[in-house]
Amino acid sequence: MQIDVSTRQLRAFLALADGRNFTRAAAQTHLSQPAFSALIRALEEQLGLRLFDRTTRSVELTVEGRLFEESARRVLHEAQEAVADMQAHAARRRGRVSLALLPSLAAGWLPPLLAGFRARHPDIHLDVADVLSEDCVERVRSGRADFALASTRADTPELRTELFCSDGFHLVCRRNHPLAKLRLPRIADVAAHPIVQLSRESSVRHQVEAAAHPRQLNTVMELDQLSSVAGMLRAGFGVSLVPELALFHFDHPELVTRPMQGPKLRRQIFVVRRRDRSLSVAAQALYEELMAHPPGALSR
Amino acid sequence: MQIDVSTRQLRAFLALADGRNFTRAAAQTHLSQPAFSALIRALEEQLGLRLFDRTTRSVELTVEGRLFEESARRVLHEAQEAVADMQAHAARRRGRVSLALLPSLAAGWLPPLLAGFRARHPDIHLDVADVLSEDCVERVRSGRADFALASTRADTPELRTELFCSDGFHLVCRRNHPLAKLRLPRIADVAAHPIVQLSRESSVRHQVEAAAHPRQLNTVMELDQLSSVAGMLRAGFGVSLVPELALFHFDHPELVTRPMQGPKLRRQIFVVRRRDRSLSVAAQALYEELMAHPPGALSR
DNA sequence: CGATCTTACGGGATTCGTAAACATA
DNA sequence: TATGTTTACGAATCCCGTAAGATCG
Repeated sequence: MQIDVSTRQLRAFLALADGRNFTRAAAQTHLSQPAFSALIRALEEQLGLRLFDRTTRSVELTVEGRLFEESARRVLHEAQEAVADMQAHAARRRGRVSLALLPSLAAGWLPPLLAGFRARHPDIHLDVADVLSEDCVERVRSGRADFALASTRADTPELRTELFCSDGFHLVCRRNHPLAKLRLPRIADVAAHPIVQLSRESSVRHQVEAAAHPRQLNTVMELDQLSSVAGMLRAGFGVSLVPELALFHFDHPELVTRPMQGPKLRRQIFVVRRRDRSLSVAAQALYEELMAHPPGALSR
Repeated sequence: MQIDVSTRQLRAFLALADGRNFTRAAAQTHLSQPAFSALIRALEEQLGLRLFDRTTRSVELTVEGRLFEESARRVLHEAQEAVADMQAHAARRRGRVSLALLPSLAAGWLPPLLAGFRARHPDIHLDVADVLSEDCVERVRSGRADFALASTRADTPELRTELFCSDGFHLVCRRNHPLAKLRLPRIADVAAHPIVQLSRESSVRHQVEAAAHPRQLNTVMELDQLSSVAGMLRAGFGVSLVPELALFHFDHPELVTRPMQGPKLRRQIFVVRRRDRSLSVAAQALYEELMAHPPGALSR
């Protein structure tokens, strides 16, 4: 025989166990005294035994009542903890977000936004993976990330992609480089010059190669980190093509940047998330925050 | 803001979390499907967040739902344990009884009764103190015993006494003792003979002395245990006066017993229990059992 | 006799089930 | 279109509060 117990009953029981007075316990429970009495009686009937020895003058726990008191306190406490925890999640006072995004976003645009989010939600745990686009998508697919900002689409039965923003590629070179004279260089202008590139896994590399196609670029070096590329350029290793959001790596007096001409030299950044699952409250909060503040000064 | 949760809600939630299907979970919960749906919705509203991502085709726990699932299982389990434990106590399948009673009762009359009780209620823990009357009463007063069978009254604001049974004193002596010839000896007959007595703490001793008053008895030895008294009598140390319920100690071919004459030579045995507290279910069960089977062959 | 718990009872909120509407694969 | 969830609504149930009754110190 399975029996229903509610936290209200437990609270009422414990109020009476503590105060040992129906009238006061009823007031504390926001009930009329007869209603409170009925509630205790119902609980006793459910359990099949008396919890209180009562006369008009005294109310005392029975032996069994004392046993039940221990359990009741524990159960009520845990139930209230569970509810409070859920409410904390609902109020964005607790939770966890796992975000995967491109290193170029993670270094430049994200930090101030994330600082604001953290200030508003100090107890939401943040888990940021600054990895390449493929890895971003894979993390969402596997559930390790709630959503991702990546530069590759991923529309599968489980994943959903939407455009977040786009940024144009810029030429970067030393101030005294011949190409520095051009206001809006085109890919054809660049093709002949020695070029420092990112590794073949990089989506930036893919897009640069695709934009140059069928021309072959004169790649003199491949690196993994844009900050390393900047160092090479300063040392005179050639030029590079870099998306606008990553230009801060090249903010140096010896270097200049020039926006590239041509529609292919524009990178799109997507939000990738699971199609079937909703975001957690915390993830949804960050998601909305990020979507409301795309890289502002930049064109869509 | 304090929120009410019931085990019914938790059961419903877990049924849906397990089955991931409203219709089946509703049936399992003995509810119509719309009623079940409303129940889940109410729970979600109380917590302030969605617990399930649902379409008509799939029902899945949200991130928060999975968190809640853990707590819900724990809370429900503990609540059910607590209720089941109370029901077990109510059904006399669990519990504890602490009984204090005179050694003479504990050795002779009690064991078979207690064996029957134990057979019927194997999981009720029995705690028997076979101690002298004063100690019996003290144990009830202090709460170490639920009730006692003692030979002294104890009517105080906290204790209540009622008659349980009575037994007459018998003379015990060697078969060849002069007193063995009397059918119904009186205290006057005994007074002159050497007598082996129990210690001054014993209520039997008190009563014997009181019955003899103002005569002085010719006490040759004081012992604590009746079985030792029996040994002394067999060895010819004299006679003794023993309540009927303790006569089994003297069941020996060399010894004879004779019922004493006179109203003072009758011992009363009382049930002593607390006035304010009810007995636990287990104690009440034993109490009723004992009260229904007073030492049968003996007069009241 | 006064304080306190219990019983009695009418009114109101809650919750149920049936039926229809709605949504998704 | 078929399966399965939500909405709509009348009805039964449960629970509350007021008032009267009972009980103990």
